[in-house]
Amino acid sequence: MIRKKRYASSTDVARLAGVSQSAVSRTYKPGASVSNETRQKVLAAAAELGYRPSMIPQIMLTHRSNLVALVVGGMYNPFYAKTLERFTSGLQAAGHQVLLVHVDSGHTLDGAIPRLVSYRVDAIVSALAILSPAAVDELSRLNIPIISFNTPVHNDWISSVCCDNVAAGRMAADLLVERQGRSFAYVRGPLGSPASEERLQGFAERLGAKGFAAPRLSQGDFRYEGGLAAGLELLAGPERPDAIFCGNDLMALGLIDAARERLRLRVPEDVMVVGFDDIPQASWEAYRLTTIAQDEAVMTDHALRIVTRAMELHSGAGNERLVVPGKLIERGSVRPGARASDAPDGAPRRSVREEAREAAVKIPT
Amino acid sequence: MIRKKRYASSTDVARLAGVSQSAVSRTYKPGASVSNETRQKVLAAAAELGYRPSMIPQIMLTHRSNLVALVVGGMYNPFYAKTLERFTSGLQAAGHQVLLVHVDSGHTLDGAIPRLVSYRVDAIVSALAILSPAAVDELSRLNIPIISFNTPVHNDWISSVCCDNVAAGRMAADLLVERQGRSFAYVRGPLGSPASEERLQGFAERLGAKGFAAPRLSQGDFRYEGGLAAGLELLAGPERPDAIFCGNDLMALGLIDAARERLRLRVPEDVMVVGFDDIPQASWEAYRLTTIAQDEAVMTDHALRIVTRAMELHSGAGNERLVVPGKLIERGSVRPGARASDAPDGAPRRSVREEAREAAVKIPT
DNA sequence: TTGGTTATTGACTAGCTATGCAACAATTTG
DNA sequence: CAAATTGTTGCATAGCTAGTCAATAACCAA
Repeated sequence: MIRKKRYASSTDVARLAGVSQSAVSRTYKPGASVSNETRQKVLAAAAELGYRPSMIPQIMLTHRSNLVALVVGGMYNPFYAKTLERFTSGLQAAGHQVLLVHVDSGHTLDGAIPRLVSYRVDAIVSALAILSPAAVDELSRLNIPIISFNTPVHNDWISSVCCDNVAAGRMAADLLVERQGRSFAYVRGPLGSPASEERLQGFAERLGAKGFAAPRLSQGDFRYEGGLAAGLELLAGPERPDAIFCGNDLMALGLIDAARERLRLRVPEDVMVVGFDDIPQASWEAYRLTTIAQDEAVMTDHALRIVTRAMELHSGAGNERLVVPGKLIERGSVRPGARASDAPDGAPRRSVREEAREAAVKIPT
Repeated sequence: MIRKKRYASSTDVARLAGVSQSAVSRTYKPGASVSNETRQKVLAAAAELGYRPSMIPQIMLTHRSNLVALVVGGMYNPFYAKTLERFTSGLQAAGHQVLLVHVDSGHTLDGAIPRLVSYRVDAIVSALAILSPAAVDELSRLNIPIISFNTPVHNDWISSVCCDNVAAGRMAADLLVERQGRSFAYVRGPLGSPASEERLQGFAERLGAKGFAAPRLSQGDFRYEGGLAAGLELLAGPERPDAIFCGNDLMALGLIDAARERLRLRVPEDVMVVGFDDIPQASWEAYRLTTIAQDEAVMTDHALRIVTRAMELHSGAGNERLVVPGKLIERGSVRPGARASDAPDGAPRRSVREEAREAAVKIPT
């Protein structure tokens, strides 16, 4: 059972330095009372043995591991890669460590829970679309603060940070209508993605309010390949839509390629396309995709603040909800409007702007 | 100092169930001797308190944390995102946990070392380009197995897994010469990237051997934007090269956009472009980039095997080195060769194939 | 009934660090 | 010079789990 040890312990250092273990511990505790002489002896011995104080016994004593679990799914989406990077940097800067948990896309994190619990993580940040009711139930009984990213779940221990998907859907509708779109379509994300359905809801709702027929729907998967397939399906027939909103950028780029490279259609002249996320590829010259950016700086910052606060309080700091508005990024995949400098028929134009100006809504319950 | 506890302990469960702590422990140890009656009492109490056994005291006893640190830099590159995902899945499947450490690109992991050590990680996998001599020195004194990904560093505790960059450079040269390239250029990665320099070395060497002038060089940064800038620099002048090898795909895609979208050049008719990595975007219809794929399945698998073995031996399992050949993926950014079915002037063609067939070289020292 | 075997259980301990406490030394103050 | 203050040090301990060991209970065969 007891293996050869790999790391030196404070006792080892103490023995070598000829001092007590307490002296070693105090050497590494800023502001503790140690004479310069002993400190030097300790540091010399520590250097020889390659000693660094261990967090492990400290975790036992303090009931704080400084470990935050980051649960991620499909990293194929550059948006998630970026978010992951931001979170990791932020958590590290705040003195936490990141325990990365990968869950195969489509699965819930149920299977990962024992792992997290056995390492006594202080908080969980989930960027996972799917959080099963069973998992929610089990997790909240553990008294661990949980931040759900882009999935609106709440209870005493779960908070969420989401982009305002419904408003974003409306923005897309307003823009496409203003730019003379006449027949509309929406490319969905994978089945059961609440984000995708919310975006559709805002989109369809606003189109209806403006007197247009419901958008044609195509099933996608949040991937490039799905967007390509959806594009071929929607655009090959005779009654092709001229304004398409895609559940995310990856699908939008696939759809643009279907239109241009496969069907020889022009974007935006023949079809206008709007995406969602504003991944780096959206601004690449070959695409110049008009899209709605999630303000992930604000979103991750706020999520970080919730984590930090929850750890300080170490009590039910949940039930907070932040909804961050998306920001329309106009590039070339939608026909340009009347010149912005002079305001000709300002009305529809202004409505798009208004949507964008909608303030962050914070609802502490 | 002693905070309110968040997680229930086995003692808590024992008290509630009216049994000893040992009984609780045994309930969770497969094959241990517990009567069904006590097991039920324990499980009931555990469910009520939300108890799961903790790894923390076990780490102290066994000197094994099952924690593997994964050190990553720029996640902007989809190749790294993919690699990260693969590693995480693999490590989880093997029963390890992943401690994610992000190091700002350009920095070494020196600053992160104390963090890793204080959590008593069992091994370190570094996907970082830069491993400073100081860091190498410090780490190897700690007796932790280290796997360096795509950076050839070795000693008793450090192993490496790399793509055969030099051979890949030669492959690119062979291909571009065979397809009638006449004036060549190479777009470098950021300063101090050994991978980029190795690729250049093979490229320039082979060009020289075939009697061509040294390739023009342009400084890039492994990013799309750098490739775009390099493209403008190389292709705007009158003496523009007609065959360009880029240090990675991201830059190659930027360069293609510079050529097509900004300078109205045709690819591959006016310029041929070869990339490196085979990221998903390389196969997107708008680009169809010819590139050299790193066999990251083989590479990550092997790295995982080193980790596993090192942990079993828990002794100096370093100094292993795997060099994996790259694989040429022909798409549309290079002029097609003579039809593959009939072999006309076989010689140069065959040389490309030979290079690709080069077997994996494994050098245990 | 008795001796022996098996199954189950609880007490105890290792493992490592931070900290309260007491002891001690050194220094300053009255 | 005595007393008080300050600075330094070591001892003992909490915190939690897996395993060792001894004790107990249950059972069977003779």
